Amino acid sequence: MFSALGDDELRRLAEAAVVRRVPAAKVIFSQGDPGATCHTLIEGRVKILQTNPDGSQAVLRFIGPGEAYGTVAALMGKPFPADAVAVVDSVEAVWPVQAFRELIRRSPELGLSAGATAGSRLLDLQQRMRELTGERVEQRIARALLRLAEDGRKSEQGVEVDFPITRQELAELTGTTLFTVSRTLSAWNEAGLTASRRRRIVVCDLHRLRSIAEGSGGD
Amino acid sequence: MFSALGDDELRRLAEAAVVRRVPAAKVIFSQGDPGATCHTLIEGRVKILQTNPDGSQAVLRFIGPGEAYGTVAALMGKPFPADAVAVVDSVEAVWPVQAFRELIRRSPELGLSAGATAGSRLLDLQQRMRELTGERVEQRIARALLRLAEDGRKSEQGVEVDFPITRQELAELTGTTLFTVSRTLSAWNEAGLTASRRRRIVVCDLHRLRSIAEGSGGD
DNA sequence: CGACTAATTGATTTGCTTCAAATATCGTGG
DNA sequence: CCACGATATTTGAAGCAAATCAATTAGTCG
Repeated sequence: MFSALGDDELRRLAEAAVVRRVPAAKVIFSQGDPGATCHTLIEGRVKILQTNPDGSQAVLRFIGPGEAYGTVAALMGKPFPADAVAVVDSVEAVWPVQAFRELIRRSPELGLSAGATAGSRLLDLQQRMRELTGERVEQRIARALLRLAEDGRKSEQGVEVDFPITRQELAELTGTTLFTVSRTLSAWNEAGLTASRRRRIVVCDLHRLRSIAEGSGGD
Repeated sequence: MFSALGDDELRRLAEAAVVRRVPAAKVIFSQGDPGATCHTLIEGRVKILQTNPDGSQAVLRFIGPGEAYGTVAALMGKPFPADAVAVVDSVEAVWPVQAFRELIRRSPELGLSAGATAGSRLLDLQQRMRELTGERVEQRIARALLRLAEDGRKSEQGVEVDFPITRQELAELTGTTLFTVSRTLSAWNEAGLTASRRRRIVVCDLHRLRSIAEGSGGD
């Protein structure tokens, strides 16, 4: 998001930021809070989730280093539409909205790139939307895993999701239940597609997983 | 989206636009087309839909007069992520992306408000996303109807969705099947909640429909 | 009036959730 | 270092909401 900026702007950005450590499981902001801050993750992992009236939760996305969050709501003067929770010990940069607005006023570049990230997230969400409604649970889990594996770390067995994630979270991400995810992963482990242990998932056969994500994995 | 602009900018916008009539069922742009144009609906109704690999379709949203579409993808230089199809005979304004970009360069206001609409659509989508995963089909249909009724037209019996919509389309909008929608509407007609005939839906009891949308309609 | 598109309604199946209960893994303090 | 509580995961069985399949009825339009 900041890649289009010049040295000068970057310096100003850095000066206005507050960097702080966030321990695992710490709530960074909550659904309904006034969106008064813009955040960018420096290190670790953060999950963005919504809580339904009935108490069930939906994970919207996981944030990795370099990604911004809370920015759209803040800039629009709206309350945060979701919770942000640190998954592991993390480090983030925080700006008060006013400071961020000020920076945008001085260098419209930043405003454009903020708009651009919002745009690409929008396209992304539309994509996932279609997946959620149209596809079978197994496909959705496969897709989610593939997406998570994208910025995972390679190991001998395959690509490992590089932060701890529970079946529960994977379920909330794909709109299903803990049980179904567990069953599915068990089956995939059996078939050598994945190797998952407690809070850890390794994708061993990207190719076959992809074919499950696309259509039926039967062929 | 254009409300923040001055007279001068509006004139320039108007000059750069091409206005054209679009007959019902006409495809305005298709999924995968290079996003070379920005569109705003002047009159009528347009639906935005995605087609799955397996051929099934998902309606993302309906566009009413005054709303822009195709703009995000176009500005970002990406291919259109969805089809746009006229539901009824319509009139739209079209700009080549370059013209639109040019206009933005001259008056950053436009860029900001484009960003803002993208932002609010993003927040909106997140909302719908949660609904789609967490809620029962009946609730989703209720919500969809309420949203459609929002810019509907009042009749003696209640609020009528002011464009023809099929059970099939409603199903594609809510991620369910034609059959389930038909059954649900039949039940609601029976109960006096709605009055629907072929391609026409009147919401008679907004209040009760809302209570179905929220939680169980049983209380 | 046909021909076509839309909508209804019933019967059946199934993928997924729900509920229940056992087992595994981790951290922690005695 | 081991035992214990807390957290995660697995697995089974039963139930159900919604999809699927099949066949009929109702509107619309040329």
